[in-house]
Amino acid sequence: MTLSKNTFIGEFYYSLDSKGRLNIPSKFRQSLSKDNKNTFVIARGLDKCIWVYPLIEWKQIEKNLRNLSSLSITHRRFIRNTARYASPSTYDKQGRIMINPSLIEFASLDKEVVIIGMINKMEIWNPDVLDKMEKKESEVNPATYEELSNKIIL
Amino acid sequence: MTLSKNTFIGEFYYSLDSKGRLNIPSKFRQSLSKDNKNTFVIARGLDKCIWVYPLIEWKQIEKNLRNLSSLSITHRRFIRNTARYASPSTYDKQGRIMINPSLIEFASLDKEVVIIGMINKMEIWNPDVLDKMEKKESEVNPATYEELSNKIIL
DNA sequence: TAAAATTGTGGGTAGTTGTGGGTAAGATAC
DNA sequence: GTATCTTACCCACAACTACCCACAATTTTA
Repeated sequence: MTLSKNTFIGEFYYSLDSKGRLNIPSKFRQSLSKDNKNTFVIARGLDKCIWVYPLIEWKQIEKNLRNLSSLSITHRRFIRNTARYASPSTYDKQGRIMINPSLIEFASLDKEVVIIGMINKMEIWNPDVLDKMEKKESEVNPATYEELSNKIIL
Repeated sequence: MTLSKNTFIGEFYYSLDSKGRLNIPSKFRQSLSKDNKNTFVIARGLDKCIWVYPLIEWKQIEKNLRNLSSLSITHRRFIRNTARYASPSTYDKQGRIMINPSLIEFASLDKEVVIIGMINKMEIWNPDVLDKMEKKESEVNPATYEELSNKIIL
């Protein structure tokens, strides 16, 4: 059963092969709408992981970036940091995308990899890095969750 | 896979040859719409880098410059600085453009060069200069980034 | 339970891409 | 008009990438 289009949930353990290819979970591919043309945009996450957007989700980001004027140095830097490490990737007949070496290094990816559905995108992690991250997470200030509770109903 | 027309993302390390020629990444060329006639406009960036616009993107800038009144000294200076160092360049059968010596000097370009997709244009940097620039980046006012993150959902 | 289809993973191959250098056509200066 | 410099085109080649096929493991269907 597939939920809403272009929406990802769940966790999957997959492996990165020697050519830097990574399988996208079949469930995620099935959730894609046609206008994505079997393409994702891969980018640096704000954490030590890789973000993978469906093409049309990314286009929305692009549209917003286009409206920033390059006269502002802050805007220029923001565009540069966002666009620089992003690249489109169409999955092959086997359902795999290519992860380029610079992103593999950024996320410290090894052979074993965990893919996490993040609603509008997915995240690719080295499981060890994620574990460490989660241990730190217990230190999260409860006040931040309190603040969130005003924005979202669980 | 190519994204929207005349839109550039990603980072590429290329080399400037002894004749001052520089390859434009194949992905970028494929993204160009026909009406660009294989032509870019090369100009000084606001940072220590070179900006490369697709012809039709540049025409839009020209149109905007036309609407600035020369009564204002700031406008006159801005127009002068923008137009002065700009020149068109059509890429050859191998996909390379010529970078003129004055721009090479301006951006302190050496053999190794990094090309960055900046959505509506691309930037050409000396990697060392860019690194130094990035280290200064930590000085950016975080409040401005916060403000941006409210406008753009990543 | 058995057969069929789907899914994850590995590797070979043909075409594309980045880069260097030679050469002829055109522009410029003398 | 001739000599010099510049620029665009051509060819060559190594490296890389996209596509194809193969196969084992798992899931679905009959």
